[in-house]
Amino acid sequence: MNELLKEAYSTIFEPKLIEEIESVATLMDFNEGDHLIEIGQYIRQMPLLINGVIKILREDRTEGELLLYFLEKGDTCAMTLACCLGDTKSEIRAIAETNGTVAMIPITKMEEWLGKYKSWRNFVFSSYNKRLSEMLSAIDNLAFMKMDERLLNYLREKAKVNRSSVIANTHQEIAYELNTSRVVISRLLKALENEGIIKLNRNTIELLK
Amino acid sequence: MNELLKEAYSTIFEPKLIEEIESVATLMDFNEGDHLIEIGQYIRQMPLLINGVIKILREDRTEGELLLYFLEKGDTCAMTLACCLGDTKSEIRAIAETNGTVAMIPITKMEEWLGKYKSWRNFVFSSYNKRLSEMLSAIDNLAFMKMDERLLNYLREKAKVNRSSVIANTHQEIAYELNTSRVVISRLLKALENEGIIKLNRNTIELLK
DNA sequence: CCTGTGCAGTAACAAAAGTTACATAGGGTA
DNA sequence: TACCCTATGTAACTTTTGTTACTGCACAGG
Repeated sequence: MNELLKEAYSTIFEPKLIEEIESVATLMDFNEGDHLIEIGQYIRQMPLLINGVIKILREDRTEGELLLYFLEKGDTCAMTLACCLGDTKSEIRAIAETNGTVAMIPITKMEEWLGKYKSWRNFVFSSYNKRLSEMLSAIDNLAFMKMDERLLNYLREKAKVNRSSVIANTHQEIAYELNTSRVVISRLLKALENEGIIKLNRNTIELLK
Repeated sequence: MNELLKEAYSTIFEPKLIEEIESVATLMDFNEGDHLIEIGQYIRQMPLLINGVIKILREDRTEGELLLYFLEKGDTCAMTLACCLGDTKSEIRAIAETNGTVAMIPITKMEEWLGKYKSWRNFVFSSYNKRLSEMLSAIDNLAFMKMDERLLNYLREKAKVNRSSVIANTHQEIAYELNTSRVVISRLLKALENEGIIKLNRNTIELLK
């Protein structure tokens, strides 16, 4: 675990903090598709993402769903921080986009470190800031863009986190994450294909530019 | 200033911290309609709202605008915190909804206090959490609700922060804050009036239930 | 009292998104 | 090969939202 943790966090934390993390953290592997956090769940540990990608979703009362953002190596979920520190239920759902590993830190430790390590404070604040700014871009997408533009942003984001220009999702899955219907997605994808921006295949979409 | 500050913050900060705040903060009055923060502006001081209401808006590249949330007594703007700590430009605009007063704290102090006072840390984190959860409800509104429901939520929120069931806004102003057009708002307001939920007058809207 | 200006009401139409229904195609399996 | 299941394509229609254009009304200032 030493090496993984160091690789992901040694540039931001001082050695003493890394040592402390090592001594209290428990590693947890996860697989693509795992539901890591459900809405309404209490969070008792703070997760540090060591590798892999996690997607964060918001859910409606009825059954709509919306992708908020992705977490990558070196990230932590500010929503989870919020839950830990505020001792409230999770407002979001977290699902593994790929296989990966997290280190779980007990809440008491993470509070202790806030007073003790400046690098930890900086890390926690920059996580919050990153999340706020991702929420803002989610809001921009929803408030100011039409579905075709949102879809294209989605495809690009997806390609980026998976480091591949081929997106392995069905139209139905995309529709869920953008909170719309399959027919709408098929329609808009076809239009994007006609514009030469993507290439459609069964179960996959290739981003051409 | 002593009394105002104490009234707003004495329940959450210890006396020593209040003293420190008093010694370094500069008070600033503002009037309804004042543009307190513009997008792209750097923030060098952290504002603590002592009384009054401030509205926080997000703006589009082109010229669309969207109300994100209101700040009230005892609040601070986490977006501003983000700017201070991250030393980045403001991503939002802040406009005074009513007259009021803020205490401005130099950034160096607020960082110092993070290590020194637990109550300050708690305050800062709970501000972040509050903001994240307001952003989430903004997202819920945009993603899962139709315009009529968003409008009603808007009216209720507005009535709440102004402590009055009479909302003094033109249809045009409401349209700006919901990022839609005046005609759409007029149409939906009329529908709400027909349902007996509101009463329309020139320049004001009365919320009946 | 007249008039200009800004606000609100409304019709008519356009565009975007959502819905229903059905056709077809790919790929695995009996 | 025949069959089935799932994914995708598409037409036809509805609802919601956005746009343009015009009307009438209230109020302030001359």
